[in-house]
Amino acid sequence: MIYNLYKQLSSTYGKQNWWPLSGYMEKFDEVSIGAILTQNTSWKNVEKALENLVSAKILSLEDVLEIDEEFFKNLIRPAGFYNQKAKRLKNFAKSVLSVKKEKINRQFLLSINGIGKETADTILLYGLDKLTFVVDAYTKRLFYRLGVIDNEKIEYDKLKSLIEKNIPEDLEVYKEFHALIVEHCKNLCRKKPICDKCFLKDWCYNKQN
DNA sequence: AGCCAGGCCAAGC
DNA sequence: GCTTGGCATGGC
Repeated sequence: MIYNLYKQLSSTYGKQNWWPLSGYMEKFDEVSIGAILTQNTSWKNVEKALENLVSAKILSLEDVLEIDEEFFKNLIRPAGFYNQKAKRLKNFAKSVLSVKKEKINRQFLLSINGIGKETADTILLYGLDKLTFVVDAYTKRLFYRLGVIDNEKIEYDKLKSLIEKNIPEDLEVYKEFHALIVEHCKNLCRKKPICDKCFLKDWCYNKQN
């Protein structure tokens, strides 16, 4: 059922290709910075911040560590929560650059202030090609409305392992499925859903129908 | 012109 | 343990 959902989303929306982006930065650095900047923030705003960083030649976590904090805040301002995010990014850069790359696992990332489960999994999956599924608010909402789960506030790791159990161990599937869920929820399964245009409405339990 | 975005943390019950 | 408030800009 869950894998079938992936296939339907995939054939409807096509390939998403989230990361890497245009390649100004190394993948790990680019994903980490993007993942932190997009916390509770639309990707459109993150893009503006990323453009500012590229223009200012901030192209790596090393650069993030070096740059003057006030100047940095100004560059990432469009992404919102810029005071907090500037601190988180600098602290993240410091933590990551102080250890060997092999030490960067989920537990390590979660120990860094400002890195929660979704951000950690995003960095692992898209930045390090680790087979770990990314759950977000959209995933919970969609799966709840579809009737796959009976509680929208399901614990992060429970939904994560439920999905992982039901899809093939394939990096591309992991990467695309999460991106497709986001795409679908931005288009149709919004807070106020547009059910009449949705190709899933026949088997969706959404109470709002 | 509100409402909302690809969360997370600290503080308060 | 679970809830709540704070963080901030820009698009629709």
